[in-house]
Amino acid sequence: MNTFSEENYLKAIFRLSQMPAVSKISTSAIAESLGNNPASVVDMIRKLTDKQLIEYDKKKGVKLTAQGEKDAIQIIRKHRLWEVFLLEKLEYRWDEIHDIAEELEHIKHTDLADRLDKFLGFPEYDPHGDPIPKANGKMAKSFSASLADGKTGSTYRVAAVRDTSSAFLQYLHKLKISIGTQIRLIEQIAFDQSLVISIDNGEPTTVSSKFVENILIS
Amino acid sequence: MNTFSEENYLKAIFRLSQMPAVSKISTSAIAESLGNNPASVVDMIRKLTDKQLIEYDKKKGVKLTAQGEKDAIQIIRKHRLWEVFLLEKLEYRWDEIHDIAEELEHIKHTDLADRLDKFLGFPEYDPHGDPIPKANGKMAKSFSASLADGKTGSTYRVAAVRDTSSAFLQYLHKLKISIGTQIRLIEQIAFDQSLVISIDNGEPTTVSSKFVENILIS
DNA sequence: TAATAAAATTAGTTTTGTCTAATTTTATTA
DNA sequence: TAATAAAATTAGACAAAACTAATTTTATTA
Ligand SMILES: [Mn+2]
Ligand SMILES: [Mn+2]
Ligand SMILES: [Mn+2]
Ligand SMILES: [Mn+2]
Repeated sequence: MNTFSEENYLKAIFRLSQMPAVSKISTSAIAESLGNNPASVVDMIRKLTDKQLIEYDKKKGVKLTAQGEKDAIQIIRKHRLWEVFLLEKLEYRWDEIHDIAEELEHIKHTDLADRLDKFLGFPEYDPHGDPIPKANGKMAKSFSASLADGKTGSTYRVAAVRDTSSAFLQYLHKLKISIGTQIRLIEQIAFDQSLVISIDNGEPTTVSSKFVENILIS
Repeated sequence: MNTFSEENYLKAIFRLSQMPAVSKISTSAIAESLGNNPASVVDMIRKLTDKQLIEYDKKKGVKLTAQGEKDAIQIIRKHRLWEVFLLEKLEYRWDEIHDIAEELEHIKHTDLADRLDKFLGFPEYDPHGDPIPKANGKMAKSFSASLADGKTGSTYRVAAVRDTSSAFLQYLHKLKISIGTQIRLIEQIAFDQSLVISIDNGEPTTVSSKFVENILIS
């Protein structure tokens, strides 16, 4: 059985392994991802290597073993299922659920994920648009196309969000954007790449390029 | 904010303070209750005293402060609400829920208990018959009359269980006894105080005195 | 290539919560 | 009361997970 901390490292490593831009999972990348000191990461790399959950090669960086990936996916499964529970059953807001799920994901008991899954009606996606791994570890591909790469004049459907910080989610809430919202790209401002968009055919609104980068479309 | 460990100590101390047989909450009583070494308890007594959650007097033993009791009750509230959730919503068995709730009770977030309470329809008692504290900390009195003190020939309603171990609960399950079951005391065997009982007017069954001591009646 | 910068690692420290073994204090009993 | 037993405490150790500061290794760039 893995500790909370080991689980958080596995999850962070898995997340990095899913990012196409990251070719090598380095000590410093893990440290940054978790907000920890690189020296602490070195210790944990040793520990997880001993437990055969990762492999570490100075050249190639960190890689999850089959077992490590399996463990990571089960934590992600629980995280996303709990998020659905918190939003749909306990009526928490979009921007509140992630942090609570961060704690709930570590609760260990045979069947817990499966029972929760059944209770929630086997949801496919979590409230941020991320796919929920199935009991067997199979997981649909995450949405990766960003609204930032959309064409001016076209309309897109919000499928997921890249950033799950409450600052971003609260901003989305304020703009009345959620999963399923239609966004039309009206114009890009040459000066700073900010964009004029229309939300569900509403009045034009200007948002930053950083903002649209964090919106994923289907 | 208190750590998991501090919370478990507060809960143990609260539980001891509710036991009429316990006149003084001693280091060793806490140690036994938690399965820890007395030396560890001494350390934690110091820590909780510094945090003003308990008061310790060599003569009178340990006492929760107002704040300590408040904190303890909130953990018990969460524990019992989660137990209801696990049984009613996730369909866990009676004997499985306690251990999972032991972990869930430590999840901290404003509102979590209140939202769960609302979602569950404001239950009064947990699946073991223990009263669930209200948001304001008010709590109905626990059932304390034991079936062991019943009169031969009389019939009693099972209101709660004193022991919540899975061994005991599985045995109850096997005997088809749960909260609300009617039990008639037929005869006490002089030799070893074992009792012949009838469960919901069924065939006579013999159980030990230890067994009936752990059944609470209303 | 040599100088510099960045990344990784080592060494040592801290906090939390536990332990064992030894000792001291308190209570019980002959 | 004196001897003994039980309870509480102290002292010191350990594991987990983090840290800082110093050093070494690797990569980049003049
Ligand atoms: Mn999340
Ligand atoms: Mn987490
Ligand atoms: Mn319980
Ligand atoms: Mn607990």
